[in-house]
Amino acid sequence: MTTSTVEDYLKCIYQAEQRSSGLISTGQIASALQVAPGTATAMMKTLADSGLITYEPYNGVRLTGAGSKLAAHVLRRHRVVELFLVEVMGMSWSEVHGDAEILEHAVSDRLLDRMDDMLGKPSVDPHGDPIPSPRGVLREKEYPTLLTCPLRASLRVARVTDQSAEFLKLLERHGVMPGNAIEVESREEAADTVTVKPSGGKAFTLGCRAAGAVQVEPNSGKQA
Amino acid sequence: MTTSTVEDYLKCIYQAEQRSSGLISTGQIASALQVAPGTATAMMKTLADSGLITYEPYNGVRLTGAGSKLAAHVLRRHRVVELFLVEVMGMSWSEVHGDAEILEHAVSDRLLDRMDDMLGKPSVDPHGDPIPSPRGVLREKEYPTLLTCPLRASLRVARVTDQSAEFLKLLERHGVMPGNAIEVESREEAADTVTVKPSGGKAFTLGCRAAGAVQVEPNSGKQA
DNA sequence: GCGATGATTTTGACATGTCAAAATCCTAAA
DNA sequence: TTTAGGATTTTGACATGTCAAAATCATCGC
Repeated sequence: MTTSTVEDYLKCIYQAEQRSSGLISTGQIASALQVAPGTATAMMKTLADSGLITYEPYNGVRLTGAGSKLAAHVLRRHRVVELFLVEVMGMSWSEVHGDAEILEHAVSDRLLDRMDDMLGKPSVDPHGDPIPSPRGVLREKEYPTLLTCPLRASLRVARVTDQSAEFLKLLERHGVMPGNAIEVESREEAADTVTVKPSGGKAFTLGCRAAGAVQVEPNSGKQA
Repeated sequence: MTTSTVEDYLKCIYQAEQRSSGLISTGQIASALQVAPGTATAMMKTLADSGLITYEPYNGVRLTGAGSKLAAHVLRRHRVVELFLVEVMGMSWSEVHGDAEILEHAVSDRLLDRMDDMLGKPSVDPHGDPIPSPRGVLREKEYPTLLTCPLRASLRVARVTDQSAEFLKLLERHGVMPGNAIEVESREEAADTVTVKPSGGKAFTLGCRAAGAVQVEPNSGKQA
């Protein structure tokens, strides 16, 4: 039986593998999950014994096929649930992450299928994060961020890669959400800021760390 | 922190207290939750230490105010979730119990409130079980069952007190669900059976144990 | 009043997941 | 090549929740 703790570790490793290639270190996992280093090491042995990861002591960890599939399913549950909470339950995208973090371990396959149907088999969640397919395949697209995109061009927000409720609320107030049109007015290297103008809204300024969490694509005119 | 195991024990004691008055025995709790007797005893000490029950060794257990309130909240979550799964998610009343058993420990207050609103602050779940109020008050009504109600009278199904999926599916096939009209055609003491005629359906026969799980009220003509 | 019987509690053990701190390993710099 | 420093693993401990089996209790029937 796969416990919800195991699911959390797998999801964490899976997402680390998306970002970087090669082995994932136990220290990385420990700090991501906020547990002591030794705790992560112990769990790596457990996961390796279950055939969910390959573990090279002192080197790091990699998901096996089985582990990867399981992790993708957890991530799928998380993201479908988030979208459900926003679209069907009318919750704000800034407050659904915590709920989804719990529900991703509690939702049955049957229920997940119903949600997926009601949502029309969606491919991205409210933050623009792609939803793994039922078979466990995840297709990540590469987008420029507010730090790397062209200035004064018409853009569409594609994805926001920071789940902090306060940050999301701020973006929401300014209308910076996936699908919406914006443009970057200016970047001030010295001040470490980027100034963004939402279409039909007032320009505002973000620090570079925050700006790096907003991914955009050229506004081709399609999409609402 | 109240774990989901603790919630299960509290809910179990709460429901036992609804049925019988006086102390609830640890043996009763153990068999209801399918754990060894010693396990239940150990948990009773834990609950007593947390001030959720009063525990008289060898005699039994009773919920304190705090315990009762917590248990009512768990039951409320369970029943609101069940209704949500049927009304919003379109699941069958015969298959929601298992999902609700898990989700009752995973749903946040915020999410529960949203469900409650979407459902119009309902007072009973799909099986006719009353839903505790947000403040933790439960109002149980007494109904006759198919074993005790008048013969050949127009009745309305009020409540079904057996969560077995197979049983519920059978009732559903015959249209015996809360709100629907039925009458009892006959009782055969010798054969241990009751024959029921759903309005607009074919008569069928239940054993007395099953019939005792169907509660009815006189059909006053109101309700669909 | 005294057992026998059935329920309850105790005991010792195990599985999971966690931590702090000690021991070990790896690597990069001198 | 050697070693210092940072990361990783090991160790011993704890908290929860569980079981089987032994010990204990309570009460009913004689």
